[in-house]
This record gives sequence, C-alpha cells and structure tokens, in this order.
Amino acid sequence: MSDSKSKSDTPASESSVPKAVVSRLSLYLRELEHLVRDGHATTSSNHLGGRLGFTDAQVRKDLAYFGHFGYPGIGYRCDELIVAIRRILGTDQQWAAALVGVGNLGRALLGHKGFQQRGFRVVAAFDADQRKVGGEIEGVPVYLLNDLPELARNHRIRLGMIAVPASEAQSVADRLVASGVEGILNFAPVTITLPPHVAQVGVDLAIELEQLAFAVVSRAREAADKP
Amino acid sequence: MSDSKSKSDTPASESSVPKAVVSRLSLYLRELEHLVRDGHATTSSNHLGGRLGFTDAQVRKDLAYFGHFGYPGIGYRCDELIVAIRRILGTDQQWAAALVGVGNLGRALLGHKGFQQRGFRVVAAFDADQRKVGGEIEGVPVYLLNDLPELARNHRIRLGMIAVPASEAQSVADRLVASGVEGILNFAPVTITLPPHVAQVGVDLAIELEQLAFAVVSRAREAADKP
DNA sequence: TAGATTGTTAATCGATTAACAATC
DNA sequence: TAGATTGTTAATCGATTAACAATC
Repeated sequence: MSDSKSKSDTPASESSVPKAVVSRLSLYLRELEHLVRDGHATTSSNHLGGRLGFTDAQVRKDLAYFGHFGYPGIGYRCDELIVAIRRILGTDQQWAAALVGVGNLGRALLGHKGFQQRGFRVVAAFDADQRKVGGEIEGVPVYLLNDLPELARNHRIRLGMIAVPASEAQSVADRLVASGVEGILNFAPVTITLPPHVAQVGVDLAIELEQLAFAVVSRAREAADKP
Repeated sequence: MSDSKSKSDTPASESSVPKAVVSRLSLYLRELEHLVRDGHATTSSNHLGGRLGFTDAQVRKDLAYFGHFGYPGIGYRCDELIVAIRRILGTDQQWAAALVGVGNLGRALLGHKGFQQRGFRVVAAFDADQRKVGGEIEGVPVYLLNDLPELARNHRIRLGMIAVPASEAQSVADRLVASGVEGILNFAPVTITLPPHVAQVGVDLAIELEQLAFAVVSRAREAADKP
C-alpha cells in the first residue's frame, strides 16, 4: 500500500500565507504525532480539527495552501501528512541554535527535551558573566558572549534565543544579527528592533498569564451581564 | 492639570472583543511601562503603535472597544492608560497561582521576576514526586500534588500553570479544575480538554521555535522565487 | 488661530464557513 | 452502489485601514 507516486505538488508560497494558518499547522503536526503514537494510520479533517477546536473546512483550507495531501473518501495518512507539514515548516532539516543568557529561564531552555525532537539543536550557550562561563549545562557548553561571532560561524548557527533581562535584549539581538543569525526567539519582556531580513518571534511569559487573566475575568463579566 | 473628572466610561464587554485586540493590549501596556520609565508623560496612537509595528488607527480602534482614554490634540497620558488597561485585563487585582511540575521549566517559572510585577503571585508549587516535595524553591513551598485541593482553597488559587510532561498534563488539568481553578496556562506540548467555564492558554516552546523556522525559510523561499 | 490628535464611520481587505461536485 | 471525505468555489463574517469632523 505504500505507493510512491509523487504526491508533493508544493505550489510554493504564493502571495504569502496568513500567519494564523502557520500556527495552526504546528498544532496539526503536534496532534498528528500524538495520533501516530496512539496507533492511528489515518485521520480526517473533521477528526483532526475536532480535537483542536477547529472546523473541518478550516483544516482542509489551511492544508490546501500548500498542496494536495489528502485522499477523498479516505482522509489523510498521518505519517505522510507529518512529513509534508515538516517540510512546509522547514523542520525536516536540523537547525543549529544559540542561547544567550544562562539564568533561570536559559537553563530551563537548555534542558528542554522538546527542541531536539522537533529538529532544533542548541549547540552553544552564551553569557556576559565570566563566572557562568566555561562549563557545560545539560551537555551544552557555555561561552563568553564575545565568542559568539566565531562560534556562530563554526557551528553554522541560524537561530538565536534571547533569555537575558529586558535591558540587555536589544544589544544581544544586535550581536546575534551581526553574527549572521537569521531568526530570533525573544523571551525578554521588551520589543526589539531587527533588520527586515531577520525573523523574530516574541514570547513574554507574563503576557501569557495576563491573557489568561483576561479570559477569566471576561467570562465572569459576561456571566454578570446576563444573569 | 491632574483633573479627576470621571473618564472611565467602561462600556463593558459587549458582543465580545476580538482575541487579537486583547493580545495587543498587553503589548501596549508593556510599552507604556517602558515609556513611563523613560520619562514620557504622554504618548500618541502613532507613537505607541509605531514602536510595535501597528498603525495609529489600529491602536485607537483597539482602545475604543473599552472606552475613551485619550485627549484629542494631546494623545494619551501614559499613567492613566496603564491604569485603564490593567483594569481591562484584570491585572489591577492580585492573582494567586499554583504551579504544577517542579522540573527544569517549573523551577524557572518559580524564579521568574516578571510575574510578580504584573500582578501574579505563585503561592504554591506541586509535584507528584515525593522527593521534590517539602522544601522551598525561590521562596515558594513545594507540596505533594495530593495536597492541591486543600491549598487551593486556603490560598484562593484562581490560576494554574502546568509544567509537567505531556503524558500527565490532562490528568493534572483535571485535578486543577476539580480544585476550583478558573484558568490554566499549559506549557505541556499537548492539547488538553477543559470544561467550558475554565479558561486556557497554551504555550509550546518548541512550536514557537518552529514558527520562527518557518518565518526564516519563507523569507528564503520568497528570495529564491523572485531573484 | 494653526497644529495635533482623538474617536468613529465607511471602505477595504482578509479570513472563515458553508456547500458541493469530484473522488475513492 | 452507498458512504465518506477531499479540494475548491462562493457566501459570510470579521478585522484593519483610511478618512474626517470634533476637540484641545
């Protein structure tokens, strides 16, 4: 049954894909991996979307941006769709990443299992504090920030993660950019400015909690409005 | 100049506010706090939006969902707008939170400064592993998960943070819900199902990196398409 | 007054949903 | 064949942007 007729159309990124679509793609992928682990060989747009709170039409539309991955009457083969989504997201290749800032959060990121499983390898950590430098944490060597340019070149580091205080985030970002990094994941609670050729994603943990708080109070407010 | 004519209309949450608006509200708040620290007394929709990559019209529209906070010809007073947004988000009050899972990430969350500053207090941590229980981490006592219901009641815990492996996330979520928690911030890389009266926000660190990788490759793909 | 900036309405743009012929 | 499900088009819905009278 494992036919190999080329099912990868890949109409390429056209007028640009909505950002919301891409974030759902990651959720589909995660869900599909769970489905495979649970022994499912195939799924449907209805099944896949249902578990995530999306409609079947949404799932099909999202995937249709990138090609034809399903079988009418059957649905999607989980393993095939996993491969396809990984290729779309770019995680079919390995990404070398650097972490800057070996504090509480930085250490946790170095120990985070999820990264390796999804194609990311943190190959070097950096800190401006001489005392934190020299050893290894979770198998990742810690260097002085000054050594970043050289190590970035040698390890072909393409991504950087910023886990330093807000006050230092912009200067660290500048140094990452100068070292040729193509994308930055910023955990510092501050807006950083990057040149247009460098991608960025920001994660502010306090803001996530804040969003949760709003969701809670707005439910309470709704309940109060119409009793 | 500090008049106190009641400027808080608060037309209340009506047909429900778009989620995107709320997440921008958090960014406005963060930016305003930086502006105040830099000595700015007032700002404008153009100024505030510009630093974040939003248009002035967007900023005004977002705020208009909740009331009239600006002064035509002047702009917004930073301190007033901060108070207003905090009230909207619900972070003008203190929120007691519980953390479940004292691993790498959990420990980092306990030490995270940003939470306290924004109205959140992690009052108790929990773990199923007897050996991790008993002491304090970053000043937060660590209890056995079995003690959750009692402590949740005594401390009036309204929010829970899940930092356990994916396999345990759903069962931990169920226990948090049973203990009366109203919102859950889930760091486990899995979809959890909650009753409709409990709010949830999910943060998957690997997915954030994945989104970054996509942003990087799609720039490269665009560049390749039109040379 | 002239200049700046708001809040709001109308116009535009984009994203989601519904529906259905085509396919297995 | 009957049932299931896709990919896609058209219809709906929602969100962003532009424009401008009102205000300071």
